[in-house]
Amino acid sequence: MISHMARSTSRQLSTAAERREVVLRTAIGTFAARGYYGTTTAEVAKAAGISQAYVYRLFPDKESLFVAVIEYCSVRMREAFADAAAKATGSDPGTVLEALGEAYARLIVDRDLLLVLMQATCAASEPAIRDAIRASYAREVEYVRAVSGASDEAVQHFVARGFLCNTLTAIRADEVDAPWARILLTGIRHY
Amino acid sequence: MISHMARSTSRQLSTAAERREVVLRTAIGTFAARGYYGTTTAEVAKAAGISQAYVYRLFPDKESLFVAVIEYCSVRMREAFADAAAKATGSDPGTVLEALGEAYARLIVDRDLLLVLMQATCAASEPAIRDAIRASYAREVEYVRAVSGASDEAVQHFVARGFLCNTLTAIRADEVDAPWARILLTGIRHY
DNA sequence: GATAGGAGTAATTAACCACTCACACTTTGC
DNA sequence: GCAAAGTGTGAGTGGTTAATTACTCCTATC
Repeated sequence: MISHMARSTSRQLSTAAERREVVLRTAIGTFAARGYYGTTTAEVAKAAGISQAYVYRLFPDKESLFVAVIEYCSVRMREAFADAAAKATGSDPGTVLEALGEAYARLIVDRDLLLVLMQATCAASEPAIRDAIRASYAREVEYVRAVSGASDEAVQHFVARGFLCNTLTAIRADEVDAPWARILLTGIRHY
Repeated sequence: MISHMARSTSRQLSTAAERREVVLRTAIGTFAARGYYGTTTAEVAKAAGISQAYVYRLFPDKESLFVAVIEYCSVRMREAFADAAAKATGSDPGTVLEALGEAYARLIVDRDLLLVLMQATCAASEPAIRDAIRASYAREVEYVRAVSGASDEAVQHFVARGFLCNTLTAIRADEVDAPWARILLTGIRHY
């Protein structure tokens, strides 16, 4: 069993688990731009550096792949929140929420991670995707509430602000030089 | 020239302008569910009660059609805001914003109108669509700011809350019986 | 009442896409 | 060193889709 754990550098082929991880990581970029319906499995395969046929060895179908990408993004987002909460300078709700907001702003650098979750929201007419994105929001809201101890109203406001960030990221509002864009971007850190 | 204005009831065929209007109105429902990439021109045609080929007589291509739908939704939203502002009981920023929020909540009954604008945001990687949705947000923000006279911060907060509503509508959060859903739905009227 | 132009469609096309299959190569266990 | 299991692909397949074409029918005008 120990020999099973051989590092990939000692092998010429990757293990399926490693490949799955690569596919999930690289598929974020392809799904972020054109969403579930607009992204082809060939694009996903190319981004991961494998054949399109092998995508179907790693995931049963496109929908399962997309759901796995949603969960991957959801986990990474909560990791970022956990890091931020651990490093927060105080433990009162305001300070913790501030730290989480900072972490969210840093996630925007990626762009793609947040956009995938927004794309998942837009593809929620598919039951399996709706379940996955609901579960993602459920964990996120519950985590923010528990770690910050903030009021329901403050948590709601935090989430709403996050959705505003997502939208501004999707339309690249930071490239627009106009009053409306400045109003919406006010106080939103973007590195 | 006057005879050109013959009412449609006196004709067996519609004028192209009337058909275009019908297509835009009914296409909202189809684009709302699965977005730009996930909706076929055949579905749009069926919803409008015309052949798929005729969609291409009325609009040069699918992208132009979707852009026209975005603009149609954008106009209808601003009409709803204008109605609400005219009926507001007071003229101070808080009262007007309250009235606009009420109008937005009533738009959610439609569901589809708001969802189309969210779908457009998600399809913003297409330059023409990005331009259209940016223009829509520009007009909306400018209108809300001008009619309410509210501060930049209040306008931003109003828009963020709108995006929260859109997301909750997309995932049908009102059908979820869980704490996280109640937190996000608190204070959000849905008729 | 003929005719020009607009309304409308059935049928088709070329490209594309999700998904499959037969097959080849690599690694592991014994 | 060999068989079983695992990694990986080229070459499809059947169905779908955006866009076109060639055509019919309707309506206004003179």
